[in-house]
Amino acid sequence: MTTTETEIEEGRGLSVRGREGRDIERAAREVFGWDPLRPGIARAVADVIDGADVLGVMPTGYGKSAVYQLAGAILPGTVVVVSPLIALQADQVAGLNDREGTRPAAIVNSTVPAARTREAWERLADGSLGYLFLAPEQLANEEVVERLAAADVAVFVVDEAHCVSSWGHDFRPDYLRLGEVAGRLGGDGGRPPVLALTATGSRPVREEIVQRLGMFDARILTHGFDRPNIHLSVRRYEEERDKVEAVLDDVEQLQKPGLLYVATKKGTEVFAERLAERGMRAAAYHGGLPAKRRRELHAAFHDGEYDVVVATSAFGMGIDKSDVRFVVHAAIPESVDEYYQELGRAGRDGEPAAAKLHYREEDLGLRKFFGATKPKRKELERFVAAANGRESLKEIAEALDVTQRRAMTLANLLADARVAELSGREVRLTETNASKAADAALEAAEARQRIDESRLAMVRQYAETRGCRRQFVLGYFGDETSGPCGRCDTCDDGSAQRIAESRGADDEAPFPVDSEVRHAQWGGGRVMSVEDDRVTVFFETEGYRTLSLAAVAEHDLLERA
DNA sequence: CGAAATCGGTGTAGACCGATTTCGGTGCCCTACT
Repeated sequence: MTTTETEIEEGRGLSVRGREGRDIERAAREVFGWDPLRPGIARAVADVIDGADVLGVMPTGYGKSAVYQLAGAILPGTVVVVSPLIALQADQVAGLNDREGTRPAAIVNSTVPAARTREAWERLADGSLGYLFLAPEQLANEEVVERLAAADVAVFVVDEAHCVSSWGHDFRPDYLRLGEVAGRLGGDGGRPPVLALTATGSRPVREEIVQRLGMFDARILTHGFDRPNIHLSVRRYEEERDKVEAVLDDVEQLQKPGLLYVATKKGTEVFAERLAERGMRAAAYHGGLPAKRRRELHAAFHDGEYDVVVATSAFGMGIDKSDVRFVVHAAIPESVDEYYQELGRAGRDGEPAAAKLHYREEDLGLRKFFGATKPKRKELERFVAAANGRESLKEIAEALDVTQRRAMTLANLLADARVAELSGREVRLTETNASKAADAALEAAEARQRIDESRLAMVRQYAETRGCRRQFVLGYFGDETSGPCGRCDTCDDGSAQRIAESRGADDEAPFPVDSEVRHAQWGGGRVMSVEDDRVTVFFETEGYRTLSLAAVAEHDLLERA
C-alpha cells in the first residue's frame, strides 16, 4: 500500500487543469453555486474521478462534503456515504434534494419507514439514485451489502473516517469492517474508489484509516491544523473545589457565546445551574436527553439564545456556528485528537477566541476507566469453543448467554488478532485451537490498551508541558512549526521561549520529527516530537512512548529505519 | 481510578466517621410495550 501526501495551501498547485478541471468548476458553479472552489476540493474530486482512493484531512467548516457532492454530480452511478450520525445525514439529504439539478438523495436506517426504504433500494438498483446515506451499522446487514454490491456505486465515502481509529473497536465496531465491505463492491469491474474524510487525524490515525479501509495507492490531502486565532491555555489544580470555582469564574468573564465541556451528564446539569445562578443563559446537553430536546438545544444555541452550553462529548459533530468565542474544558478529554476537535469549535469566524483547559491529575482516572478493557481469558476460550462449528453471532451469543453486542466485541478482537474473519453478523475462525486463539486475542486487547493509555499520556503531556502548547499540538498532528507561537499561556509567561532556547542547540537532532525508527523491543515507529531532552515515538503496537535522549544515546535504543 | 452515595457502628440522641458500594460517555439497531 503506497500513499502520496499533499499539503493543501491557499493558492498553490492544487487547481485541476484542462477539460477535467473546467468540468469540475462548471459543475460546482452551475449545480451548487460554488465559485471559486476552495483549494484542494477540485483536486480531491479529480482524483476520485480518476478512480483513486483519497483521504481528505480538512478542518470542519472547510466544506469536505463538497468533494462527494461534486463527484456525484459528475460521475454516473450512486455515491454511497457512510456517516456516523443519522441527524447529520438528514441535513445533508435535505440540502441535496432542495437543490435543482442534482439527482435524488436517500437515507436508509432504522428510523426510515419501510416504504421509503423500498423506494431507495429500487432507485439504487435502477441507477437513478445520486446519493445514498447509511449508518455504518447498516453494513452489518448482509442483505444491504448485497444490494450495494449489485449496484453501480460511483464512490464509497467514509465520512468522519477517524471513527475507524479512535471510536472503533467496542463503541462502533461496524466502522472496522468498512474496508471489507468496500472490497465487495463493484463486482468484476473492480471496486469503486474509496473517499475517506476527516477533520482530525494525527499521522498514526491517518495511517490506520488507510490501512483499515484497504485504500490502495491512497492520495492524502491534508490541510494545516493550525487555528492561529485561538489562544490556548491550561490551569492546574490540586483540589476539585478550587477547579469548579475557577471554571465558573472563567466562563462568567469570557466573551460569549461559548461551550463548556464536562466529563459527566450530572456535571452538565450542576454547572448549567450554577452558571444560571450567576445570571447567564446556560443549558445542559448530553446524550441522555430526548432527541427532540437535543435538536432544540442545537438550534437555540445556533440562534444565539444561550450564552453557554454545558455539554459532554455528545455535543459536537454538526455544530455549525462560527462565532463561538470560547471552549472551556472542566476536565481533560481522552486524547489530544478529541481535545483539538472540541476546541476547534471556537473561532470559526477567524476572530479571536480562547481554548482553556482546567486540569487536575485525578481527572485522568475517569478517562482510564472509560478506556479499553480486556476480556478474561476464560471468556475468550468459551467464545472460540462456541464459534467452532457455528458462524452466526446471534447463535453464539445465545449459546454463551451473552448479549450480541458482547459477542461482536469478542469477535472483533479475534478478527483484530487475525484468528477470525468477520462478514456481516457472521464469524469464521481461522484458528480453531481455543487456547491459541485466546492468546492472540488477548495480545491484541493488550496492544489496544497500551495505545489508549499512551494517547492519554499525550494529552497529559499537553496539559503539563512548559513548552509552547501550539507547537506541541501541531507536532502531534505532524505539522511543522518554526518556533513558539506567541498565542498561548506558556508563550505569554515566557517559559515556552526559555525551553525553545535551551533546545535550540540540537539542530542536528539524531531523530528528526517524522523519521522512521526501530526499537529493539517495541519494533518500528515514527518520531512524533522532539523536546529538549526527550523524543516521543509512536510505535504500532505500543502507542506513544517518550524516551530520554540521554538514555537513547547511552544504550543505543533507537536506530533509523 | 476517583467522587458521591450508602451502609454500619457507636450507644441511645442525633449526628459523626470510616468502610463499602456504586457509578461514570460517545450512537447505532431492534423489539416489546403503550
